[in-house]
Amino acid sequence: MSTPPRSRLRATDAQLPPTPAAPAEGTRRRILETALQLFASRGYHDTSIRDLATALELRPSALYAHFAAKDHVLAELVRIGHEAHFEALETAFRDARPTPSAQVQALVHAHTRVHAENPQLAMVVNEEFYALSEELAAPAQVLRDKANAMLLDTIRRGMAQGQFSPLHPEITAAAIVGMGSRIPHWFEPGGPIAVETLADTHAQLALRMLGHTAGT
Amino acid sequence: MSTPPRSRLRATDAQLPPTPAAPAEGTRRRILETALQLFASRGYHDTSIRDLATALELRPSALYAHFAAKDHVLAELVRIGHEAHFEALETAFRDARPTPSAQVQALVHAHTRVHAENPQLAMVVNEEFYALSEELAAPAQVLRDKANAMLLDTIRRGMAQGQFSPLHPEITAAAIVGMGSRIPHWFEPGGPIAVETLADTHAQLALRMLGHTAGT
DNA sequence: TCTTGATAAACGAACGTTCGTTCATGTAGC
DNA sequence: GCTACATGAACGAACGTTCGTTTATCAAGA
Repeated sequence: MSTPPRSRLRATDAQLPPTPAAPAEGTRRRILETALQLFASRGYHDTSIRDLATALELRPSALYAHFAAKDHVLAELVRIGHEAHFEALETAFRDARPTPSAQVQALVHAHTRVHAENPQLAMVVNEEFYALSEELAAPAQVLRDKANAMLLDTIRRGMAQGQFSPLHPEITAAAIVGMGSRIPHWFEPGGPIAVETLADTHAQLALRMLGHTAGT
Repeated sequence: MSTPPRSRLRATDAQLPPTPAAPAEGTRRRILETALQLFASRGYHDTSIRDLATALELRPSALYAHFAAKDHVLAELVRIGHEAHFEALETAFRDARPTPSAQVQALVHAHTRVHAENPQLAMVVNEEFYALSEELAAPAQVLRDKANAMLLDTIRRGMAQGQFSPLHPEITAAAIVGMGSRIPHWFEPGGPIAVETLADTHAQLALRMLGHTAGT
């Protein structure tokens, strides 16, 4: 930390989706929430164990009763973030009408919503993922690959059925993912744009990018 | 550095556009190029002065004959990156036919090309910008704001002329910028997709997102 | 009711290492 | 002999982590 630089993300109350591995109460949960806030605003490598302990009003040593090492805290946040993201995509996909355009719309809507509702977690997951060892990153990498495949498969299906005419499926898929990933860098929940507006707009933008024509 | 984690970006030869402040030869230039490579792959905060010196086959103290402090190296890279980016946008805009759609196409093409041709610099500029103090970041921030304004103004002009029907100008502008910013995370120059293909595709995608209809 | 023992959590101090940076000194080329 | 650059040694501070001890909580036995 040293001379505190600018913050990457406005420090609102850190939101962490509930998860079996991190019960809604208790010190472990508090550590994760506070770490999320610090990692999102200053970055993982610029946040020390002492910074984290100070924010928690604990001594550094106390943290080691709950996590084996600093990178395990990050790994847990990254894991939680990927699971919440993947589950949201899966649910949206399952509940959508079984047409490629409805499915793409549902996927992009969910992808956008997750990023807009949990900007801190999205920031940490996207920007600090690389800081984990291959071993600690593995569970998240699996979900990442499956999510990308879900979108690309749906696009390919839409092409086969003549509903989509993308200029280039892979580039378009990357562009769609990219516009979502950037949300935490500019969007503020509670600001002038509603989350629902953003999600709807992104879903429509995705269809436009895919050259979706007529019908459902 | 300690236990080296995974790399954020494949370590190709770091490309740095030539610039008045950093002549094509000399130790200062070598420092910037090597720092660019390390910052892009491991991140600024996880790269130590000793890492940088080792890669340069110099002693840490030697660096201080060329830069006042570690963050000045980053600031210089960020400055160079923003100037190259802004100059590319300005040139593209100036040379485009004076219609909003041609101008948006030119802006997005240039934006994409800069990110695809210099992925390391784009990565550092986008991901480590926040690590700079407000003072050191200021020159870059000015260019950042001007570039965003250039795109949004053009979009608004296109709307006024009835050429664009975006769902939401600000969201669409952010989405267009976002798909460019994410390029260094997945695109590999020299890979299966040519830079020119990517730039053309992104330019067309932007027009689709804006609901561009007919004509030029 | 009082005592006891077990358990979990936090503390306080210290560890060895690495951090960014300084500075007196050396050296090569003009 | 001046300038530009590199060196080696050292600085205090901060780093992640360990460990022995203390404190808080609570159930079981007398």
